[in-house]
Formats: sequence, C-alpha cells, structure tokens
Amino acid sequence: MSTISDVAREADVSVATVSRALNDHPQVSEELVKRVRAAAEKLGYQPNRAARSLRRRSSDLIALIISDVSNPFFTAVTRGVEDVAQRSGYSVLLCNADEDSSKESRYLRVAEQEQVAGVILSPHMLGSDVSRLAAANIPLVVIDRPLNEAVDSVMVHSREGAAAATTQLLDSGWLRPACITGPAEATTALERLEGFLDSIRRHGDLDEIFVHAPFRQHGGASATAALMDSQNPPDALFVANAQMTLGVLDELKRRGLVIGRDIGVITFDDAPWAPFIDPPMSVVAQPAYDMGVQAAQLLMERVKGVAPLENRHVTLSTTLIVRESSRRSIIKAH
Amino acid sequence: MSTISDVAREADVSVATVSRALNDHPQVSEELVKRVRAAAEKLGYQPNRAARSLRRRSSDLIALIISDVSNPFFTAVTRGVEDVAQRSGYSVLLCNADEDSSKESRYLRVAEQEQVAGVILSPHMLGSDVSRLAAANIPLVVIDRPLNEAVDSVMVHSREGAAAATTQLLDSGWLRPACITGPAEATTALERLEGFLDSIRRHGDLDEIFVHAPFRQHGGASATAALMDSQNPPDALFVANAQMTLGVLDELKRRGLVIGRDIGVITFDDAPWAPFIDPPMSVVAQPAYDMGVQAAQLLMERVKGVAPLENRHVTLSTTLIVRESSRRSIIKAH
DNA sequence: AGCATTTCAGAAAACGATTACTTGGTCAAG
DNA sequence: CTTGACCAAGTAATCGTTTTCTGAAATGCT
Repeated sequence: MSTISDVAREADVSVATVSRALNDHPQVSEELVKRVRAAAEKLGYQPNRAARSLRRRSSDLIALIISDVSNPFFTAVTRGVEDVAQRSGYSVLLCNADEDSSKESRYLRVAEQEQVAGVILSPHMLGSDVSRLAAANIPLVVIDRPLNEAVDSVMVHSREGAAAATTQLLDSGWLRPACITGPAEATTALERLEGFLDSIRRHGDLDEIFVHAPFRQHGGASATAALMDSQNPPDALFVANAQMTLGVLDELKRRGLVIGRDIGVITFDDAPWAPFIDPPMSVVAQPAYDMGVQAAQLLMERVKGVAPLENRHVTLSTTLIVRESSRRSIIKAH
Repeated sequence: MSTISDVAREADVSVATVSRALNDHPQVSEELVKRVRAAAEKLGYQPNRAARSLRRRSSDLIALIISDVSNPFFTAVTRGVEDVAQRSGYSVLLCNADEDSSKESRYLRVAEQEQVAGVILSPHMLGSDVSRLAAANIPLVVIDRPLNEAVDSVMVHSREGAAAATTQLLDSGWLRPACITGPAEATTALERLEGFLDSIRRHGDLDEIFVHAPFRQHGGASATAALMDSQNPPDALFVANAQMTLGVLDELKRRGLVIGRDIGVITFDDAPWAPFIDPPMSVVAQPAYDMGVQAAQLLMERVKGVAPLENRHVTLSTTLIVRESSRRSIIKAH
C-alpha cells in the first residue's frame, strides 16, 4: 500500500502539500493540485485512516448500537442512518448489542477506543452508562428508548400507540385483553405496558393481565403459553413487538386457537410480513426508517458542530393499521 | 481520555513496560504487571485503537459486507459471524452494500483504509474487484456467492436446492411452474435458475418460464405481475428469495389468486415468518447462521496465520421443508 | 572467580497522516 | 528603494501506541 510520501515523491512536492491538495485546502495552486491528484491516482493511493484519526483525534466512523439485528424495526432504522451518514461521508459501524447489557457496554468501549465521530444508541435499559462517551467528547443520540434528558433523542409515542392498539381490541368486542411485553428493564417494554394499562383502566372493571418476557420469538411463545395455561385466560393479546408475535402465532397454532374467532391479536411494529399472516395482522406501525434518518441528522449536526447547545428531543407518532387479527367479526366460512 | 504515558507515570515505569504488561508479554515481572494493571484500572485507561493499528498495521475489526441488511438470511449470517468474531476479540464492521456495486466497492475501500484484520463479503456479482485487498494482504472469505477459486468461500448447494424445490412443485401436480429469480448479474440468481431449469428439463416437454427482477419485495411483485399478465401464465412459482416472496404474495392477493388452489408457491430461505403465512410457505432452507460461523472461522484462521496455504471451499446443504403453499391438495373447507 | 548468557526494563524509533511554524518570493504602498 | 503584507510550499512536530535496540543486573557454566 502506498503512503503519502510515495505520492509526494511521485508528484515531486512535500507531503504537506499532498495532504493539503487532497483535502481541498485553499492555499495550494491549481497546478500542484493537478499534479498531486494525478500522482495519487497513478499510485492508487488511499489515505491510512488509522494515521489520520490518530492525528485528527476522530475517525470517519459513526457507531450505531442496536438492540437486535434480526428485528426488522432495527434494520429499517439502520437503513435510515446509513443513508444520511453516507451522504456526509461517514461509514457506519453497526453493533448488535443483542439485548444484552454487557455486549452493549463492550461496544460502547469499542466506539470510544475507535474514536468514532459519533454514536447512535438504542439503550438496553435506563441505567446504560454513557458517561465515558461524554468524557471523550463523542456526540451521542439515543433512539427508541429514553436514557436521560441530557442527550439528544428520537423516540416514538409508544404509550399512545399501545393504548390505541388496546382500545382497538376492546372496541372490536374482545372482553379480556392481556399484554405480552418485553423485559421489565427495557423502557419500551414498560411504556407499551403503560399504554395498555391506560386503555384497560379507561374502560373500567377489567383485570390487568400482563407478562414480561424477552423481546424474542421464544419470549412470545412462552408468554402465550403461561397466559393460556392460567386459570382465567385472556381472549385477546396486545404484543409489544414483532419478534414476539412470531412466537405468539406459533404457540397459538400449536394449541389450535384460531385468531379472530378464539382470540384477538394486535402487535407493535409493522413487519413486512404482517399483511400476509393468517389472518392479516393488525399493528401499530413505527416510522422506523424515519427515526434512523432523524437520529443521523441530529448526530451529523453535532459532529459538525452546528447543533445548538441545548438537547433536542424529537418524538414521532405511530399509526394504527387495522387489518384482520384484531377483529372479532371473522367467522370462518362454512 | 488518559494515555499510555499517564499510566506509565502513575505506575512509575516506562511506557514500553506498560504496553508489554497490558499485552501479556512474557518478559515483564509479576510485580510490575500488577502495578501497571492497577494504574490502568485507576485511570480507566483504554488504549487508543488508531495508534495501535497505525503501529501494528492492522486493526481489531473485521468487515462484513452483505448484500442487504433487511434480508433475514443475511441477518442470520451476521449473528453467526459476530458470535465467533467476538469470541476471538474482534468487532465487526457491518456494511450494507444494498445490492449495489458502487456501494460495495466503497465499503471495500473503507475496509482497506481501516486496515481491517479481514473481510467477509457476499459479492454482488462475479466481477467484484477484490484485488486491492489481496495487495494489502487482507484475508478475505466470500460467502453466498462465488467469486473465483483463489479465495476461501462458504457456499450453499443452491442449484440442487432449487431443483428439489421445483421437483416438489411438479410432484404436487402443478403443471406449469415458472421461476422468479434475482438480477442476471447475481450468481445466486443464476444458480437458482439453473436448478429450476434442471428440474424442468428432467421432466420433459415443459416450457422454460422465468423472469429476472431485483432481489426485493417490489421485484417479486412486478415479476409476478408480468408472469400473470402473459399469454399463457404459469400455475406455480419458484421464488429465489424470501424478500421477493413477500412481493409475490402481495401481487397474488391483489389479483385474488389463492395459493394452493389457483397457484403453487415455493421459495428459497426459511424466513421466520414462513410457517405463519396463509397458507404456510414451503421453502428450501439455507443454514444461514452456520454459514456465518464457518466463514468467520475460516477468516479467523487466516487472520491468525494458522490456515493452510491452499484455499478452502465449503459448501453447505439446503433442506427442503414442505409446508402447504406448494401443495395442490388444499381445497378450502366447505 | 571470570566470562557468557539470559532477563528485565528503559530509551528511542517507528507507523502515516495533519498542521503549526518557517521561509522565500511577489506585490503594493509609502 | 524599502518595508510590510500576503501567499504558496516546505520542514518538522505531533498524535499514542508497539517494538527494536540498549544497557544493566542477574544467572549459569567452567
């Protein structure tokens, strides 16, 4: 691999001039810029990023630490982030924390050591420790799950969305909805549960039935099993994310329960497969791609130092999409 | 952020000793190791990776360049790669080439500039240029799609899988299967088409119906539309990946075509939602996670220099999972 | 005891970029 | 004609590690 001094030799100028020419500094003549460009081209010169970030004390990477790569919500966020980062010349270091605090802090450490230009994080839980980033002066924006007031954030109105979903269940004639939500330490799990409870309470005299489980397919399955095996099982389910819903479907199928007849289901996240499930799944959709875009924009502004001092908090709205699974009206054709 | 010389001062030794102590070099006394460790701990010292990779001429990152983050096949691969990389102390720089050659080469360049320890790539097409990696002495393993003989690879028996799927359609009594495959420059698209044709030809006097489209949901939809609008439309579809299948389902639904009665469908990739589609989707499953694991293992061996000189090519088998969508027997209950 | 060898730790030289400082030349104003 | 401002380009310092080279002390061998 050729270095800057190879280019300097080739173009017969100093390394300083090469650096200036290639980084569009104003104080270098047309003539030399052309010579340097040609030399760099000829040698196939690629600047060594390690050297550059060592000197600049910052790299051209931004770290995106998400809770779960296999969750379509997060992959949509990823696309959004990548699209705007790319446009500003940054690459994204995608880290899969896997709903695991220790992996999360491992990646936070990597981000610091790599001296990334900025970090976008969906924190596993409220206690996630980002103090080192602040100490190292690395901008941070938090998505999906709140952390604290002192950091930019892009959230979604989870609670309202959850309430709307639950109300839709109730309005469709289901009498005993339950909530399957994520682990108690995840704030999104809590908010969605709160939304569910808001709706239940507004309705009066209903039992408050809910269970916490991992935000995964198996979590949805075991939660469903527990609920259905209980003394007085629910007749409708509000599920807090798409991954869990797959497990719910699995368990329901195993038990021969027919959605729309025996049980109503509605879920968070409009996964791409939701319309094709039997019956088509009612969902509350999150603007995932848009969250990624907005988060990346906030971050880029901080990175470039054009952001205001005070922290920005943007909260996006969900939209309720009623398909079939939440309806009670479906009677199998005979 | 504290540096190695802060630690040296704190422990009252030289920076060389700190470096050696922290990297488990043998020639440093117990006593000093302890002192250095304590000092590092006290200051919360994290080595600066830019400096380290500048000096070592290699970083602790491996780049994983995949064709599409939103494809569940690739996210499963990602998990596999990450699990083994992590175990060896490497982090993964996940790059989403998005089925786009220019993004792919952009990321290849980033990988080179970052001096990653190794690269795992699912090449967009046969012509992908990886010569610079070789020149820079960066180990490479290719997954999913072949590139050339001179590089380690982990593939899947696509062609056989595709043939088996098509045969399943034929055996179920469908008379006029068509193939919806990816773009003509993607080798997986070609292989799956070949497999389809193998089966068709073996069967005798069948038309060879196929269409190329992007490996995306909209690709599946438009391909289906084209096929169904043709003079003599097929009565069964073999679809080359899960993303496209979503589009196929969409278009079929729009046209009021009932799978199992009006048309048979079978697809590559056992997406998590496949069993829950209406009707449950028959698939040929790829061992995605396992591909990731094996690719990462091959790469780690090269990175650590313990790999044999000659190139390894492992090819994994697919498994046919017959559910409902490929059957003709489904007659709606009356 | 005397010399050769090993062991441990420090000093200093990389690694390859960016950038502060320096220099020499040009031009305009006085 | 001198002086000062300005500009383009070069020299060298710097970023924080790792590693080579040294030197001193300790150990082993005859």
